[in-house]
Amino acid sequence: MAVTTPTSLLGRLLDHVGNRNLNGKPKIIKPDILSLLSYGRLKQALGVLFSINKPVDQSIYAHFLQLCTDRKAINEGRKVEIHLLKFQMNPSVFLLNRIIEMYAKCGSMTDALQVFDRMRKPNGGSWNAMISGFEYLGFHENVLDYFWSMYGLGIRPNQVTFACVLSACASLMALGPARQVHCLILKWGFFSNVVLSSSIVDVYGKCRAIEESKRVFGEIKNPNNISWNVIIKRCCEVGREEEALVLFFQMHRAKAKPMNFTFANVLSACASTLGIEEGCQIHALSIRHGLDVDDYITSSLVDMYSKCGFLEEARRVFDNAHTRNVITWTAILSGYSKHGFTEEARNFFDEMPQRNVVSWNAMLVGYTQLCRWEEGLDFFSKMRREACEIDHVTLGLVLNICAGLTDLELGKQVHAFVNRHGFSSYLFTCNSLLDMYGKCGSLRSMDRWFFAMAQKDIVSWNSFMSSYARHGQSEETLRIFGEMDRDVKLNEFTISTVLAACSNILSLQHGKQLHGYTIRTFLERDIVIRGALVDMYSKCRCLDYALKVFYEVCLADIVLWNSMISGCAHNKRGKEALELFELMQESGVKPDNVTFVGILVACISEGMVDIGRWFFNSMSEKHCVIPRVEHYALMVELFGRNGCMDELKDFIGALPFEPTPAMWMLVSECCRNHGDTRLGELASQRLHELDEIGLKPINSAPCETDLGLRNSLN
DNA sequence: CTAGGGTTAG
Repeated sequence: MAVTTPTSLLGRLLDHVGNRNLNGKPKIIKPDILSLLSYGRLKQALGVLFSINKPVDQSIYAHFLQLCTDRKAINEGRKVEIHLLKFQMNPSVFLLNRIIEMYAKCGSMTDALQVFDRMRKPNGGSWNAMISGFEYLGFHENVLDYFWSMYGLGIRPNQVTFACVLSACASLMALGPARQVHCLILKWGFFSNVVLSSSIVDVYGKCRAIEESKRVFGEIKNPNNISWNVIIKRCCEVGREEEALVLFFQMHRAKAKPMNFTFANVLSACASTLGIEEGCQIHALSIRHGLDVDDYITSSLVDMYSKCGFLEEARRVFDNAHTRNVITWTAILSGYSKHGFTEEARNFFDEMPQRNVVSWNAMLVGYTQLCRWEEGLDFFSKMRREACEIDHVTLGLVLNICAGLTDLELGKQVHAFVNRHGFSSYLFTCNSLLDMYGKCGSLRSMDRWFFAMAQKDIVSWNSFMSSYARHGQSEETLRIFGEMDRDVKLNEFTISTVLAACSNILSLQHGKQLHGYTIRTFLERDIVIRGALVDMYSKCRCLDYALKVFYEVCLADIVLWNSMISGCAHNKRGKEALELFELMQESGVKPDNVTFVGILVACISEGMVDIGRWFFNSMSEKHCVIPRVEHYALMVELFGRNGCMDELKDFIGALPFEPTPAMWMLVSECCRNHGDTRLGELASQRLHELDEIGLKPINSAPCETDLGLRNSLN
């Protein structure tokens, strides 16, 4: 067995030297190799190894393999294997396992497999080496395959095996196998290992089986920090923020030390549930743990205060922060932006030392939320000019702008951009496109796109359906509703849209069924659903039902008050409408222009001319609400229907705009009923004139289609 | 291995 490599020649030389110096005792070489290895001189040690033409001690091979594994030095590892196999017919299973491990960590499961397959008697360690190798390299399916083969052969897994298998189940989100593995862990008494039991909690949580996850967590006798963190994180992930917070405070009472990312998780939970009280407590706790200086916790704190609308607090944390990075900056900017302080947000944006696409998007939200479409578009152009990347969120926001402007052309350009740049794989963006087509009134394009979409979720269906509802196609809305039921899980958006359609076609029967559904599914608490129910019952002439639904609400918002007031008004119960108006003001809700539509309708239905006039005057004088065309039209109706022809004439004469055709029609009708021929003739004359020019009351200004974005979208 | 931006409704 001649050794011919140069390394080996050197080795032989060294061997010779060693022999001569140490009286022919080659074993003495061993400490030399070991010290080379301990200094990490792998190549030199290999040289020495190959100079020895006989097997060396097992521990030397083990050290070699360990170093090769750490260094991911597959070629050197291979040489060690060659040396071992050259001199040993039956290397120990222990060393073969180390070789498998070495190949796996070096990324070659093919080599590992070859070793494994040639082993005569692989033991549990060999299986573990294969399984952990597969898991390390992300071959999760193989982990499960090997695990079940191992199990089939009656080889008992240990905690290492289980740790790998659970990790594989988590990656694959394989709930079934996770349950089986859970059983085996219980059966073989590994559940007391807190690492494994925490992993089980983690796997169930990852598979979104949060109930099972919580149950297993409850079974852990002494949960450690990891266990607590895992369950809290998983609760947050599936939207069980309240439970996450309860667990966090339990954790605190259990004297377990929260880790920094636990704080980050629960602060996010407070942010999304607007739990400012809990947020403050957690802030205090973070200070007590000396963690409030942590970067992640700082930005979570800023975000929590921002989202809850406590902008001064957010600002204080931000100003006192040890380090401010792009994330803290974006968090504070987003707080101002989302709460309508667009100018302040813009100041932050302009001052930021660095910006990324998230910062830009956060700023863009400021414009879209306040329907400042044009400014939003300008900002988007700026974003394109200043070479910032744009992503699927940006495109979603831009599509919102297109919808807000009902600019179909621009929307189509964005669609083309989405296709060209591969954003059509983002469901989020696809949903925004769908909504844009719907809101721009292009139901055919929307239809086509809906059926072309590769995947659809509840938002797609809701958006699709609500566009039909918005265009008065109530039967179609109900048909779609029947169809989506099979595909996705309905939510509050779905029900409120369908209820609105029921109101339109006065389908009390469907409406009542939906009301029952909302009670069974606890959706009844949703304020928009309440509003839809109030509308539905009011329109279906079941005002007492409407009032019942209304009075069960603890805190009505402006829209709900408006619904109820106009519900009363349209059901000839004007006095109750006015009573509600008083209650509304007592509750601190300020009336808006819609409220006064209801109030004036109420006055018309009760024939209360003086009160109506008083309310109309109070709009701008007392409530800072500028009367719109519809309010003037209602005043015309109020005077006209009650035969106040002189007042009507004065009112028409003092209108700040040309009376609309509808107003003239009304005037004409009232004059016939109340015998005012002169005003009636004027009305007829005006109507005649309007008829000649085609009766077009509103001449829409030509739309600016190309807003300079054609180029910026290329 | 944790933090910042978003779609659908009355």
